[in-house]
Amino acid sequence: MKSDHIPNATIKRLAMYVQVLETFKREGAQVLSSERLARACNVNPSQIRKDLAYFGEFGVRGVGYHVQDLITSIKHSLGVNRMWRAALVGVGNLGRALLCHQDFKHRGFDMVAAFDCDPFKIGEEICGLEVVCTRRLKEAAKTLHIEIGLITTPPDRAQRAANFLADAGIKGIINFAPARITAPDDVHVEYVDFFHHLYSVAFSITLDSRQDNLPGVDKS
Amino acid sequence: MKSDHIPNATIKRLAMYVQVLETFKREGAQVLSSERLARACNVNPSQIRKDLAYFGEFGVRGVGYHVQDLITSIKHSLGVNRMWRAALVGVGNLGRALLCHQDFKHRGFDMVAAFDCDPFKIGEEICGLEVVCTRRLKEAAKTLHIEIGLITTPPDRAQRAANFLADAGIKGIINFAPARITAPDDVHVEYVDFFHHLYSVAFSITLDSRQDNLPGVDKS
DNA sequence: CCACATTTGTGAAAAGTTTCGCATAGCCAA
DNA sequence: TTGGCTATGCGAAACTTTTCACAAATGTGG
Repeated sequence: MKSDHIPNATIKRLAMYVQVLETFKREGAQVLSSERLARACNVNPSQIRKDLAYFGEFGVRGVGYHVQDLITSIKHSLGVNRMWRAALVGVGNLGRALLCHQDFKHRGFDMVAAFDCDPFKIGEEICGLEVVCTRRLKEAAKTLHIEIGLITTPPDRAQRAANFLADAGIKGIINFAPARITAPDDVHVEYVDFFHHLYSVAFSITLDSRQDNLPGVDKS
Repeated sequence: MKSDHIPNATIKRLAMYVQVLETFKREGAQVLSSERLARACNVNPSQIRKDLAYFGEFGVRGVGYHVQDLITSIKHSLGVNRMWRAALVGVGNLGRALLCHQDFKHRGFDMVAAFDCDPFKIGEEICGLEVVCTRRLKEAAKTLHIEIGLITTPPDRAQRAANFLADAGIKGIINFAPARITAPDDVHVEYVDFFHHLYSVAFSITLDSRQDNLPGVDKS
């Protein structure tokens, strides 16, 4: 198939497939049908086949998918079959936790710099990384070949951080701050906001309890 | 309108609207059109009006929306116009960072307990909260009225944590561990996984650079 | 008090995504 | 080699979500 436009939802699911496939691999599975993978991911089997079809034909008819090959193929399709060089802006609680998170390296993301403009933090070493003044981001981006920036500043500093990153020519931003940011069109911004998820869960629970109290369907 | 089924995407956007509206409020705005809000959120104005229409009529024709009223209305619709009692399972780097995150309280989520089964961590106090053995989760859930559980364990412990939470009658789970979990149907599970976002960004950048190298549209 | 400018709320159309159904291809055993 | 079984790949149908277009409502200025 190899279509040109790929739904965003497909990308999110492919990331999930990789995660689940790696669990299956750890458990010793060699080959897997779309049906088994679908059950583990809580999606429809055709969904999986369709998602994969955007990138090529990775399965064997009558057999299924070879687990290791499929992981490799998906990672290649997503462009995560190599190390990416990332930097973090905003060394607060969350920033520190992320800098020390060992998983980043294992999952293909090398944290190569940490920026903050607080003079008390500059020079501090966190998990082997020295905190550098944010004003020096642009030069550091060049020498360290930073490709992705993580924003973990307070919300009112997020836009400033984004500006520094965009100005340094960085084309990918993950914003952990609870604030919207704007960036040039060629910069890809993703938002990570737990509160959206907390709101979702709170809403689902609320909805359930509302329905329990009103057995009939209320009209209007 | 007040429909029965509400798209999940709508809920996520409503959470975003609240965030953006609170910024507008801080800047002193009293009244706002769907068009202005839409620009700030990077969505279509009709999208906003449609999203709101699921829950009622909150605007004034020819005028727009009263900022504070709209915040209140959306929060009420989502069920987040009150404090929710949450607990965290897994006191690692991320768990600690979240426990100390002051925003939780401000945004309506009261962190009332922290669980971990590591004997070296039990008894430790983190930001005013004592770490308790996970085995005591069920009793604590009852006495502390825990409504939502946050899982921040290593991936191989996530399912166990989920089981404890579900067994304690908790109906909402936010899973920060990079692992799929299963829970009874009446338990609402949300996944927070930065790597999915990192993958998304890496893919977008990869796609851009692939297209730069192949100026013509490749068929087949 | 009326005409006008404005912006919401909403049915209908368009676009996008998911699911279905089945032809196709690969494996295995006889 | 052939027949049966199985699971993929993919076009078409079903469904969902987004966008459009406009009637209805509101405030304003003359």
